[in-house]
Amino acid sequence: MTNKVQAGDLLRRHGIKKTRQREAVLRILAEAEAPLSVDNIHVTLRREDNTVNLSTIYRMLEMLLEKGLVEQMHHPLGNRFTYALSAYGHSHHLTCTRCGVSTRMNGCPLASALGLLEANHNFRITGHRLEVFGECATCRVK
Amino acid sequence: MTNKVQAGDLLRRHGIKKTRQREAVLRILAEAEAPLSVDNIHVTLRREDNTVNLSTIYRMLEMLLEKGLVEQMHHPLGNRFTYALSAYGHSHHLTCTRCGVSTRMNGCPLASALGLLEANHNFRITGHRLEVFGECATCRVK
DNA sequence: TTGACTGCAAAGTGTTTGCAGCGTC
DNA sequence: GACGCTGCAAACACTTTGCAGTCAA
Repeated sequence: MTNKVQAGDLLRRHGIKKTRQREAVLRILAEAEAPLSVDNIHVTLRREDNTVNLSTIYRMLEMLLEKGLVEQMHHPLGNRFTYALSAYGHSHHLTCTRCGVSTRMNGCPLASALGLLEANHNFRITGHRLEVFGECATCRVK
Repeated sequence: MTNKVQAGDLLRRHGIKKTRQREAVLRILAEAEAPLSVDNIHVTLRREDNTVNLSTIYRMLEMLLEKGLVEQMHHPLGNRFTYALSAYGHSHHLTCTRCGVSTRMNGCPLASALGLLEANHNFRITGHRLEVFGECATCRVK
């Protein structure tokens, strides 16, 4: 997987001022396998002695959201939002209700259904959130 | 639509003690067209001089959730949960990002895709949440 | 140099919890 | 009469906001 997103590039391309904090947060998001909460990002950064204030992370994610660079979802366990770079395209996750781990699903199972939905309900769809939960293979073995 | 859910019946059938508060909350849920937040329920009841404490509503919804009598979703606007009776079966909603109104969609667009998802990811799916948003017909005209 | 960004602290919002009293069965 | 339910108030967790100092361009 060519998981290398150049934080600097991304910022420049979207006319966003480059700062240490922004590069750091973007890097963490780019390296993540699963969506991260604000706290996840904060803790991860702290672990590398690269602190960024919580408010700064919140403000940054809001901006990235507006620019469409990030997707926001709501973690089914633990009432909080999580975020993932949308650079790799729209995606959804399967979350295990036992261990809490999320894994990305291949493609969007709704892609084909959206057109029909729009027509049936006379509604212009601009986005959707899907969260699927259950038991992952590892937890099921136990 | 046979929208008449007998609150008393539902409670008795599931071995839940009957109280004024529980009947009231169930009735409000049964009458609702769209999912309601805890605050929605609280305000609606207050309007009819039938106050029920917020904590009571929270506790009750948690219990109904465990018994599978209610579905919980997360409103895409305004960070909060909403609830709907699942007596009519599993359902999803289209939420207008302009006026905030939710309308129920016919059927579940994922029903057919879930089996494939389970197989592809070696994951036992026990539930999912889907929220679709965009612009409703009314707002689009304006 | 200037406007945008950051950190800090405080406030806001939705939700949960402990406890004493009340009501249902 | 016993146990579970309710209301109240306080605590909690996540998120947002105001403001003054700092930094990238």
